[in-house]
Amino acid sequence: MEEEFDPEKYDRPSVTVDIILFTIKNGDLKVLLVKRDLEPFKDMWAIPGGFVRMEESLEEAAKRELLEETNVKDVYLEQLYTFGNPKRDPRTRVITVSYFALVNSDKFKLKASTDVKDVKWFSIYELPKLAFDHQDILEYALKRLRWKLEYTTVAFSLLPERFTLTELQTIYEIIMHKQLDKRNFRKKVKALDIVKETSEYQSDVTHRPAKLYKKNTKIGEIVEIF
Amino acid sequence: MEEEFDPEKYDRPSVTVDIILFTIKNGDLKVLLVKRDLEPFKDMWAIPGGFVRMEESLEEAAKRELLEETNVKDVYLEQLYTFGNPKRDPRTRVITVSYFALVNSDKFKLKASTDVKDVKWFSIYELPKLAFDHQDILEYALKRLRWKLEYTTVAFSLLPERFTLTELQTIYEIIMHKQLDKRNFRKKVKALDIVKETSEYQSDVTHRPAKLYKKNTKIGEIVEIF
DNA sequence: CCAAAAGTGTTAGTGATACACCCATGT
DNA sequence: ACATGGGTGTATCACTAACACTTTTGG
Repeated sequence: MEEEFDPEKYDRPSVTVDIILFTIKNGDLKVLLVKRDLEPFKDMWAIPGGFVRMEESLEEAAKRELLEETNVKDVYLEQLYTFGNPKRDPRTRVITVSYFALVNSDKFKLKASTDVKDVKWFSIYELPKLAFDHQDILEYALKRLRWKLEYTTVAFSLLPERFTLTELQTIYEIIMHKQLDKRNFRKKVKALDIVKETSEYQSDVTHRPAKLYKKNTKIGEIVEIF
Repeated sequence: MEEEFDPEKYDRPSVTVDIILFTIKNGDLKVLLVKRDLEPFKDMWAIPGGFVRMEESLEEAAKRELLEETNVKDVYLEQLYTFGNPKRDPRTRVITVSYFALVNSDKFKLKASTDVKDVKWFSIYELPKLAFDHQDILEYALKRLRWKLEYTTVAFSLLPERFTLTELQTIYEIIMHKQLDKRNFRKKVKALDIVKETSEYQSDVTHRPAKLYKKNTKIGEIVEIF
């Protein structure tokens, strides 16, 4: 049930969306952070996000904020969790709906907006101290990312359209933070039928060029592997 | 990042919590619904819930509403999803954080509060038309319930402290909506070491009494089985 | 002794893991 | 010819699925 009385007569919390955006860059798992230009936590690094407007859905708000603050668009986006501890923002009650997103970082150029001083990719192993409860939110997002990688095909969102099987395997190794066996990895990828080979090969490499693959489009956008 | 400006200067949506409470009763999977006593959707059945107060966390709000509206407490509770389509409530913008809960229905007596006309368990196969987007929320909850059952030990929340292995298996069969093999089920339960046998037996049965088991407390509250 | 549910093992198939060598290309 | 990563198969083990009869109790 929605409620018992007229919604107008209650105090209302503020609602924000936060977006934890991951990418793979320089052989490392990175998360996008912005440097706050306003109080509270001015000059600290934080997860990008902002207020939900009255006329937009939560997902629209997440996409808009990401574009405004960081110039990033066309990402894989999914809702993560809603954090609503009354004390999480020192000023007033703020409930934040967090989203988790993945991009291939080659596809765009970062750009700080007027609201933030700076935008930067941080290795998840070298994070600065974060504003609000953003440390918790990030840890939660990382768990979800690892889970998703194992049981769905989200990994493709981190790669260009055509990729080698070694590139795909490297994504898994970086995120899972462990080595995988090449033969077993390929066997599984083929058994699941999630990639299709193309007739093209890698170029500009100083060794035997690898065959390029693309995502098998017969399986929908994001397939639950199990 | 939380935001760029003073939160006070934005219009704020209302925030509610909704609780989808499942139980097993008469060999069927049931969900708790309340009959609305107020507009909008007066006299329709809906998922119990209500406004989040400024000083309480989301989870506290969920527990409070459940107790107030239905007299139910001590449930397994977990956050499900946040629904925020701008049009989901015809009056004003309402964002709802949904929770998913499980109880053993023998443990309490239902009681309608002043805000609702009636409270009732409905079989998930015989649902009335629901208020708002509550049909969608319920479908989502059901998916999550099935998933949780397969990969965690939430099923114990639906049983009394001591139970037979057949009772446990029946929970799985009702929720998964398929028959399971008795020998394989028992083999798996034992291999996972999630139950401990007691020295007691069923009584008041007209056939060979089954041994009673209890949850193995060495595993924490809710264990991820995989 | 009959009805009802409890309890118990084996086999076959499927998927996961461990492991090492030859191949194609550029320099 | 050498260095670099690309590409491939087999054996073992663990887990899943299919399947039927005997036991214990109350009536």
